[in-house]
Amino acid sequence: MALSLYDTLTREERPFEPRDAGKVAMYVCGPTVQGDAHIGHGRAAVVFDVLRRYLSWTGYEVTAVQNVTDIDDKIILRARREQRDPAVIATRYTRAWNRTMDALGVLPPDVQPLATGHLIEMQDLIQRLIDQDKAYAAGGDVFFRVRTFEGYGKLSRRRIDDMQQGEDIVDADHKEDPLDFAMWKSAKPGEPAWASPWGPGRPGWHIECSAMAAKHLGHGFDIHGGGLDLVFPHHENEIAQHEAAHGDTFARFWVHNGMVQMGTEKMSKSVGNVVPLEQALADWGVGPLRVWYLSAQHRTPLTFDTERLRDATTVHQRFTTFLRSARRAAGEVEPDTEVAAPHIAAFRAAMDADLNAPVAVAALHELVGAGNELLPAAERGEQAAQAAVAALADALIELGDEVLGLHLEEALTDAAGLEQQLAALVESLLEQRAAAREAKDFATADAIRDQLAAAGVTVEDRRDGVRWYVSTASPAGR
RNA sequence: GGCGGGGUGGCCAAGUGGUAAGGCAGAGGACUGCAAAUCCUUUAUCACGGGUUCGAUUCCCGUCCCCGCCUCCA
Repeated sequence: MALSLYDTLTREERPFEPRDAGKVAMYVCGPTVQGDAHIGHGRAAVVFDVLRRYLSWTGYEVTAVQNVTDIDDKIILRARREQRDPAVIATRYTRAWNRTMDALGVLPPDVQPLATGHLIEMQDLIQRLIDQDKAYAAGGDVFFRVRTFEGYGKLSRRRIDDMQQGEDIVDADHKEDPLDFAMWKSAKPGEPAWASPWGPGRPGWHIECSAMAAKHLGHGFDIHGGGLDLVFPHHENEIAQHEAAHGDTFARFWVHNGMVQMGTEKMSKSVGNVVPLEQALADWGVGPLRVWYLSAQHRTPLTFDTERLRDATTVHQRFTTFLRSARRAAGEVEPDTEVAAPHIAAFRAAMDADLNAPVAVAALHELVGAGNELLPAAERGEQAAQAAVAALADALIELGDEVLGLHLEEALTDAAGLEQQLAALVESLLEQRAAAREAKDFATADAIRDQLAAAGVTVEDRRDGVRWYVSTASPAGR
């Protein structure tokens, strides 16, 4: 069994084979650093993080590159509004992005190239296209001559003649053809500018990815990722620039994630329904949030709403609850890895099928269900059950945390930290409760339990005594 | 208008030419003083109409509806 991926370019799923045996080179379009990340960015980040983690887990050596667009019209606009230098804006939001991605549990890219750090590479690429008459300088701008690239439209499946609708193109003054797009933009007074053979200016958006991906990953790298909304024109233009200039394949697989929706609407600034990623992380916690992100296959739309995040929280808790119980019951017994093997196989089969995360999570549910069944026997000290439960818990951590990044271990560690801090207080309350129960004063006993529950402390009365723990769910998720 | 995705049980969501995973919620049961956690049981003619086929939810055609992209966007 091996991974198959749906490739937007060919519109089909096919076995993934890397350019270089054992290695995967992947490039994912990063942010334009002009504002805070929102939950849509988070979905793309998690989708490609999981792809990357899965590739690593199955044995590939992955090189992940994600660019930062640190010069662009919107950055300039924002800088002007704030009366700061664009570089200040770009640096601020680059740091914020990295911090948020870290909080989301996204592995940092191996290379995080900045557009402003690759002016030479971009200019070389532009010059190459000019030399071949596939681009032209006009009025200090440089445009790509779209009609010279016969493959134009192959990614988005658009016929070039259907595109002529869009007449409302802003700086079309110097264009030969309205479809042509800018690779270099001449600087207006007061704008940041870099020297170039065509006059001072700054790079267009698409050119950076063509130049930086090729520089850091080489030609014909394995996977290019990004949101479905980038297919046209961004990715289409990236392909055109590279392939027209070099005559070879730019990227081998194009993977795109679907959009996050709010209800039936797209999340967008104009509608005013953008949820900042930091907010979602604060409300729900990274684990439940990632469970939600993985609740739909990566190419389909995903709706953000309270009910679904609650569901995701419940799922996350089911996993952490099992882990907590399993470890307690298993003790130090050596895990029986054979018991976990079929669940791991099911998980792999799901992931191999174009990263079918919902089915992979279903495999985790099956694993947990099997484990829960064995729990009573394990708690009785039956060795076989203990060994099985131990193996299932290990597998859940390996698949859930290492591959899906669900932060199960971290959630338990965080809870354990709180448990330690609260222990004296909780124990004292539980003594009072025990006394009340002894006296059949259940009203008092239940009131204490309710108070603890309100503080996130769950109390369970077991045959072998009272057990308590701090919930791994956020207040919003309870 | 062009391109693309989708309509599966109360909700979410997989999937297959031979009558449909998993989760959430609900109901019932076991356990409990009551709970919690867990386990067991339980809920679907897969948008509609044709066609192909021994047989279609799955393939083809048409219809209706929803969504995205076509301008910056993960």
